[in-house]
Amino acid sequence: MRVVFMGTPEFAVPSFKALLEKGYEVAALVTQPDRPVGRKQTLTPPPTKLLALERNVPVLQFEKLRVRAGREALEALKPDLMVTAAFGQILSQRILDIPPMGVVNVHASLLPKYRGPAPINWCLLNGEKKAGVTTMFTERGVDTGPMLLKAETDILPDEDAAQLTERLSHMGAELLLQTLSALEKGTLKAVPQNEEDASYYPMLTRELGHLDFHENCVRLHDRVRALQPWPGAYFEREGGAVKVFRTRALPEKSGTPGQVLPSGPKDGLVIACGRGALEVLEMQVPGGKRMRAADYLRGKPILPGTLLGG
RNA sequence: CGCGGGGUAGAGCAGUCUGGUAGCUCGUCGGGCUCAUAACCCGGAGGUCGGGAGGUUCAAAUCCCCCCCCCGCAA
Repeated sequence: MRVVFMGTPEFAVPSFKALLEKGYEVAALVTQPDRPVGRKQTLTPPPTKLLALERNVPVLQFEKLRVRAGREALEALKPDLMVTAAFGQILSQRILDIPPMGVVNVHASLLPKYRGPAPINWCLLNGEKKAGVTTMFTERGVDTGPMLLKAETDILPDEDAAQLTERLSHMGAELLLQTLSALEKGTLKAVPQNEEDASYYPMLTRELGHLDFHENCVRLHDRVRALQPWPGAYFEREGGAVKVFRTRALPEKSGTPGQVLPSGPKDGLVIACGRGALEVLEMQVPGGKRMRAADYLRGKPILPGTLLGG
């Protein structure tokens, strides 16, 4: 079976690799153009492209695949099937019609919930207990196509989005192989999504990272976990935003929201919340680098009673 | 040339403006106290102050010049 794989970030790599190692004929990788990254604005190829180059898989990069050149390039490959995984572009109907067997997508949520470009983050942000991956046929709407297979997992108590993404990416790869195998045998039937239960969540924005200490400490802990590694959580302090990387919820503590509570020499920065308190374990102040909060406090103590955030 | 912050003991910081050979908290090592301890007391080790056998000076972590590295914002 001749497959074209479309995917961009780290999440797509295990699926891509799985196809290659299972012996599928991968005619090409389609991915986003190299992007300028970081302070130096170095032009950086996406992770899937690196793997493609390593395995001598032809790479196609289009700013907009739907333009004529992109469509014709795809048609020329004559794929039986196309597979997408966090590709980052919406496919037009003309492109969806190219492969006779259709377009299979690997989506990092338990559809029909958490449609959209950042399902894992939103899932954590909402304090869900379970996450998962779903394979489906892609159609015109965003993540609305009929579902094929699903895999579910418990979210670990302190797991952040980066870790969960990594886990789900491997589950996704496994599920993709099962899906393709079942499709080839003809034993799989696509099930339409129930629109009643559907939910859609948009792209992440920087503002989502703002920590409002009037919230419940558990919700704040969820927020910190949900936004790793990007855009990250933060609170305001004179001089700028303090980034927060790792926290612990302390439901038994209490105080005026935003107020710094006394803590031991090995503890992090403990901040009272609307309910409970949040212990910041790893943080980064403007101009500084990421470090354990306890280390930071050793050099620059923040007195109990200080009000943070706002 | 996008804007800005920073590089001082193992860790985190102060000292730089107002030059005079280095300090704080923690850790570490040794000793003491204690039923005990992340507590407390005493003592010790540990730093070419990012680099340039650069400039100024009687004297540079501190002032001037060049380079390297890290970080935040913006993209």
